[in-house]
Amino acid sequence: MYWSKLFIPTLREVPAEAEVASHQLMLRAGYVRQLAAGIYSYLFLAQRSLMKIQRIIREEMEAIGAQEMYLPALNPAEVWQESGRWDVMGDNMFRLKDRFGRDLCLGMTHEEVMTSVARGELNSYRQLPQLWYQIQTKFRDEPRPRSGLLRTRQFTMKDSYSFDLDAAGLDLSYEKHYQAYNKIFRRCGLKFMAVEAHSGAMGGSQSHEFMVISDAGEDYVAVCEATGYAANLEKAVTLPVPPVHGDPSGDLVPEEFHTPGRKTIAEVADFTGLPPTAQMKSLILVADEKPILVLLRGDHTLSETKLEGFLAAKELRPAHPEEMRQWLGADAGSLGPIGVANMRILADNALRGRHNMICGANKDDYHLKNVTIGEDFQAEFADLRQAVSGDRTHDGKGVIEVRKAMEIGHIFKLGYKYSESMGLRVSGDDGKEVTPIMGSYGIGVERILAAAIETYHDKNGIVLPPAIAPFDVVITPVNSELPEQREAAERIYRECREWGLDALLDDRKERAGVKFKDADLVGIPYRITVGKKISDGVVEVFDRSTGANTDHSAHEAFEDVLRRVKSTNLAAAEGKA
RNA sequence: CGGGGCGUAGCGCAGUCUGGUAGCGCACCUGCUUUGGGAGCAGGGGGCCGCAGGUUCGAAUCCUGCCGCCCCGACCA
Repeated sequence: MYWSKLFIPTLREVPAEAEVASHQLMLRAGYVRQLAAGIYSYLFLAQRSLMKIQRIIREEMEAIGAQEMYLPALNPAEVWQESGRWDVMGDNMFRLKDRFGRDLCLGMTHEEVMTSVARGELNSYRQLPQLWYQIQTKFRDEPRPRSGLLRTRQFTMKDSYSFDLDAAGLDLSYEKHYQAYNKIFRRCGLKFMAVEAHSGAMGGSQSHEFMVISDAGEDYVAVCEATGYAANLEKAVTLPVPPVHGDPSGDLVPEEFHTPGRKTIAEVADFTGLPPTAQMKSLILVADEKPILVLLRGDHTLSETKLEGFLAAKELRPAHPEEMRQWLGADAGSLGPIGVANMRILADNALRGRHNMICGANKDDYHLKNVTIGEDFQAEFADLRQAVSGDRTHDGKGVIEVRKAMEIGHIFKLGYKYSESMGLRVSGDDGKEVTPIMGSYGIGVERILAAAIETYHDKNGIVLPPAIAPFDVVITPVNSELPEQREAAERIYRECREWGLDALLDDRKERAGVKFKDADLVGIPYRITVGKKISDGVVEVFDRSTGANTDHSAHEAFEDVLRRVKSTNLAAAEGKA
């Protein structure tokens, strides 16, 4: 294609609305324009890149035997009411009415619609397993869209669904997706990791998220390079750093002391001169309308996900100040477990074996010392705290680091939630009805592009891997006015095209600097520069990622680029990128 | 939804405090010169100053209400 005829509106300055690198660069490079909060138009270059990403996804989905479909984005309320999610989704769902007043919504995900297709047509165990997928627009009324394409209200998702006869079948479908996702993200050139995740309200037994480490991300992962451990922070199980200060020894009796105005862990630590690790932090929560007292080491934070999981609670919230006073007789800041009989008491595993600690006295402005779990009161132990950097892995062999990350894919074993609630059943080999077991697997298509740009950019702009760059190569005559350069560039351009390279000819009547800057900004991996040396039949091949220039004879330049594109793509696919 | 910031040309901004004919840089158009990393000179076009109401002889500027966008938090299959 000829740059002079394309719409690539590059900007010299960064629009004020953009904060993260991928957002700034996609605006500057003319990839996207914003229509409203969390709603973007993908212009020519972005669309071209997204199409390449989708092609990779399709190839890998097909490789595991998944069949592509295309379901409606406009959904009747009924299917969502059947699964119960019409209510669960709340304000996150875009809802509308048709002219007869019937309720409709815009699809946020497609378990319901896929299941409704399946229940009408799948009749026999002989038809299983089935792997169905689509690449389609999703709508979610996010409370706060942010960071450009990282969290939007309308986005493209590859979502697939598996239907299997039994759990062993689901394991296989899940494993196929796990492998396919690894291939997809590798081919896209991303540095990513699969982490254990919690399945949340999707239900189900197992779940992995595919994460790209990036400060622009909204998720946290606990990783250990030495052992290869990786988990979502909400779910990470680690060993705490032991307290530096040993506990007071002996079989001591709890003793009240006055702590006027000292409410926080830090204030009490300061007051007593003992580190936060010497304290037990008391939190009051309400799980499904029942009060719970949770104890953590002073320096630790509760993982609500773990608590919710441990209690199998549907709803969890912090207690209101009035409730704390009513149940324990004191305000937050002076609460503790001793003498508490009207609620369940849970203690985090990090408190196991500790003794003579400090906690609230359930009396305003008083704390207790010499408190020991098991002696002075009883509690159930569980893993309830959030991991922190510096913890050791659960096998004790490595050190955990907590990093920010962005989620680009998520796979779930759904179980029977949708097949059961929506009445999907097939005949088994014994003639009896069987409910198929399902899995659900998503990839955020735009997030792949955003993650790649977050990972690969420099001060000059975007540096995309060739597999997902809008073009493989740009041919740039330094001075388009000179027939010798113009004609040579044209010739090289045609050769590139003939050999299957996705080539762009920068035939604009601009100075060389402008063309170089633009090519760098939009992230084309290779540039063939046709300049003065063309009179000796020599051109240069510029590698965007290394900045290196190499001379080649004009008729061999395309071969060099072709070789580089192929080897880079191959290395990425093999995970050697 | 709570806290903060911002809305003036396509982009970046000044002007608002102290009311008096709307400016600068980049981009865009024309011409000449220039041509290996965002050229120079000359000329030119482009604005419901977010919207509505109010105060005033007069409002980008003061007052009231609303809308939009961004950031932090809450929230997030």
